[in-house]
Amino acid sequence: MATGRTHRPATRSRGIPEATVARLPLYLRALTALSERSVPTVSSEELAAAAGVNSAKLRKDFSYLGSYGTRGVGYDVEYLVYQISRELGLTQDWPVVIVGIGNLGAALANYGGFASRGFRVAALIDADPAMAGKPVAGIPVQHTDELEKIIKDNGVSIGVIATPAGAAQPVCDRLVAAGVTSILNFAPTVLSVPDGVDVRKVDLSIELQILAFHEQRKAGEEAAGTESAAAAAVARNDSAEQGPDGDVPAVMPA
Amino acid sequence: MATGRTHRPATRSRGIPEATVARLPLYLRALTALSERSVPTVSSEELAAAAGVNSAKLRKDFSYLGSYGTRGVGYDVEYLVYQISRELGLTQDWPVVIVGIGNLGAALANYGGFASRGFRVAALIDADPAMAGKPVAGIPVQHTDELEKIIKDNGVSIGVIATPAGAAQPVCDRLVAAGVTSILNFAPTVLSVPDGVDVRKVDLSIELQILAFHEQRKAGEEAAGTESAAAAAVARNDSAEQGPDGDVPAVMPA
DNA sequence: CCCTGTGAATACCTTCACAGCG
DNA sequence: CGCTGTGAAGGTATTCACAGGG
Repeated sequence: MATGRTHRPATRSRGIPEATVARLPLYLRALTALSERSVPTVSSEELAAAAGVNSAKLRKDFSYLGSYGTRGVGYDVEYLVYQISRELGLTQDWPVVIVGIGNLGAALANYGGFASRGFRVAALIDADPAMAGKPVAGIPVQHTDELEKIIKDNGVSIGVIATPAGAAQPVCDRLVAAGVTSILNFAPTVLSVPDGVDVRKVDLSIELQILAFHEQRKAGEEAAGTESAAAAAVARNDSAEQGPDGDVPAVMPA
Repeated sequence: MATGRTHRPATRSRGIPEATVARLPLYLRALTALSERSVPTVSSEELAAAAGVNSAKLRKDFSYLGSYGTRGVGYDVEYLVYQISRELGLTQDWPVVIVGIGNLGAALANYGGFASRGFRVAALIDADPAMAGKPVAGIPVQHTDELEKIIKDNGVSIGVIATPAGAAQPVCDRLVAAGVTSILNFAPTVLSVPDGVDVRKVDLSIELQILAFHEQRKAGEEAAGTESAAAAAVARNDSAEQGPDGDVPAVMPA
């Protein structure tokens, strides 16, 4: 995915490729697991296996951050955790609001991975007055009327939209007007936002459709008898590359 | 996202680029909306805007499917809906099982986008005996013990994992052993699977972390005063490219 | 004359392979 | 001697720009 800052005119050396940024969270998760097991150092080979990528890619990714490894040894786990966290901006606290507290919104509110990594659910917002005051994941749901006030009072810059498709754009507009500049959209719609606002999209049915495409292809191959090369290809497979999101939802500058 | 069939040695002409495949569902959604409004034809420019991509990309994507447009006019909406559906394998019925019926699993079960596009929730499975028999989205939850039987009886080839991280790999192994060859994984873990099995991954916290990265960068730019070029870049932005998932979770052959 | 389809140019990502540090 | 860091090579994806059909 091209994505993001395509339009940026040769910014300073600080330019970390988007594809690399998308993998940093994966590395971070693997490193955190190692850290919890008190593993002091790790080689690119080992860490790559844990993260589901190949080691050359991992080393190149890290090379954009700086030279944090030791030749002949590997990487210091704790140090790398810190460096990646800092690069991702996780050493600071990001208040987040979730709009739309249905099953999905509730799942997000309960999701532990949030709090553990710099994110704090500042508020839950829903349009249904019957929800108001009800606690979800220990946080009382507030009515949409309060949206602007909540954003401003908490200095929220990241919003999560988990509403039905129809409500997404209006909610998005209000979030942006109130000062939100990054949006994670779970509603199956294309949002339009002004320049300077990032949107990332997570779409369940799209993922399934992509799987169906590959599934269909597999079936076709079988039927087509032994198309020699194809069959062999499926058999031989070395580095079990687990696409994290290599091409996951793209960020878009505007 | 590299992804998928990287290892495949020059398969037949049928090779549609992975990035294109990832966008087909987007086009399909936009087209379906047009179809519901009884719009008969659409130009690449209009459709591209609706899908949040640029028109050159869209035309190139369609060119891999064949020549379905009419010069000087555009594309026939109904015809294109059919062609894309067929290409994605959505003209057939895909039974799907969802394992792990917490908030997220319930959200998935209730998600309308499933049924509407060739997918049928064949069963909901959870390890909690207390859940057994309870209907979610009108479908009774079954216990994990039944997993193998369910897969086989229903000819399921696509499984969705919405369990906690710890349970994901064992569940995955059982799904695969029972015959599932495509997995959509919502648990924050790297799954290992044998060759020939595709895994796609959706990870909420990763998306948020990527947003945080860009958010941090924005803040930094402001602080750095007017770094001329950067500021200008944010201002000038033409085609509001909404990355669908250009690089969304990558498929991995195994 | 408008809009598709596509070669050619460009940008981006991944992988290879190895120099060189610890 | 092992493992990082990185030039260079190879692939893939995006964008440009225009030929040519309806």
